[in-house]
Amino acid sequence: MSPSASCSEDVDLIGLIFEAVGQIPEGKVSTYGDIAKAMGDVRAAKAVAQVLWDVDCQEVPRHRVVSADGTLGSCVAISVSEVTRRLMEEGVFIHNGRIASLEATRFADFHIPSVLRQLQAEQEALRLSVVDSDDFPRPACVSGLDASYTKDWGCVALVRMDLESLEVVEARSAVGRVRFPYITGYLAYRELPLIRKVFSDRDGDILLIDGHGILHPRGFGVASQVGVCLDVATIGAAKSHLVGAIEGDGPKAKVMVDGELKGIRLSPKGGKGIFVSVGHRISLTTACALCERLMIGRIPEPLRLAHVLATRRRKELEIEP
DNA sequence: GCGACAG
DNA sequence: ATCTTGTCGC
Repeated sequence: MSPSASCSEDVDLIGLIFEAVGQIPEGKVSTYGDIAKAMGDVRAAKAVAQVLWDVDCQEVPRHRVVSADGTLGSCVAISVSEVTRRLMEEGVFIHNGRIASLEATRFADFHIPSVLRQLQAEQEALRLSVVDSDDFPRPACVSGLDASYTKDWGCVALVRMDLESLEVVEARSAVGRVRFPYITGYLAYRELPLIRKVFSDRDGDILLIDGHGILHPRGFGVASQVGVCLDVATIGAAKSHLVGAIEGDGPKAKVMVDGELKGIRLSPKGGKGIFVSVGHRISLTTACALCERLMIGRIPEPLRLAHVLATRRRKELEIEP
């Protein structure tokens, strides 16, 4: 039995984004990328924009954040004309819906922690704990996990299926606020809090995760992070390609990273297939065998059912929050 | 035109 | 992931 490691599970990136926006002085503007860089990864720029304009927020001057080409943002709560009016009022000039001279009015001296850089380092360290060999008694059940979201709310569903009969033996879900937006490479920090809420420890259980395992830029995708942090066997099963070179186009194409086999693209009936990789405490061979056994359609059945359940529960919640 | 690309 | 109608195909 491997010891369970701990990782940062309650990072409030949404709060940090609002905190950064609050630091932009009147008469100045910043770009989504400026805030993303201050948080430690410019690749979070799109997430910054999404949070600012999609999440109901407090009294932050979000009209002072624009895209890299000077284009203004807006949402149902604040129209483009209202954003324009506020900026003009603060002495920022707008021409044709853009900031007239972005460089002259730009602010980027944020004083916030470089959280994403820290999380990257955490992933690099935790990846060393991944066990890529079978480490469980003969599995009886596999539980599929999937999430569904609206704004800063989410629902994660778990569907447990008997490997022998392929019957659903359990289905649960958990809902809650989500304070970490979707950013490629950091999916676990978004999903882990709700996954922990829905998960219950059971012997012989294997978790099937909707996302990559070690087939990830830092070798530590959501499936591996869930496995290491909950100390449970996990399989990564992603619907699309993230990293690695796909060799050939057969039903079991190898996916190589730095000349090493890190995943398999499983496509029994052709098509896009799914990308299977080791999450934790399992071998790639066993992970593939289990996925093949559970694939009725393109998506392994526990994952498909978890997706249906999570979406249904989330929509119920939307009507009555 | 070039880079990025999980959910 | 989510927003969404009808439509093409097995």
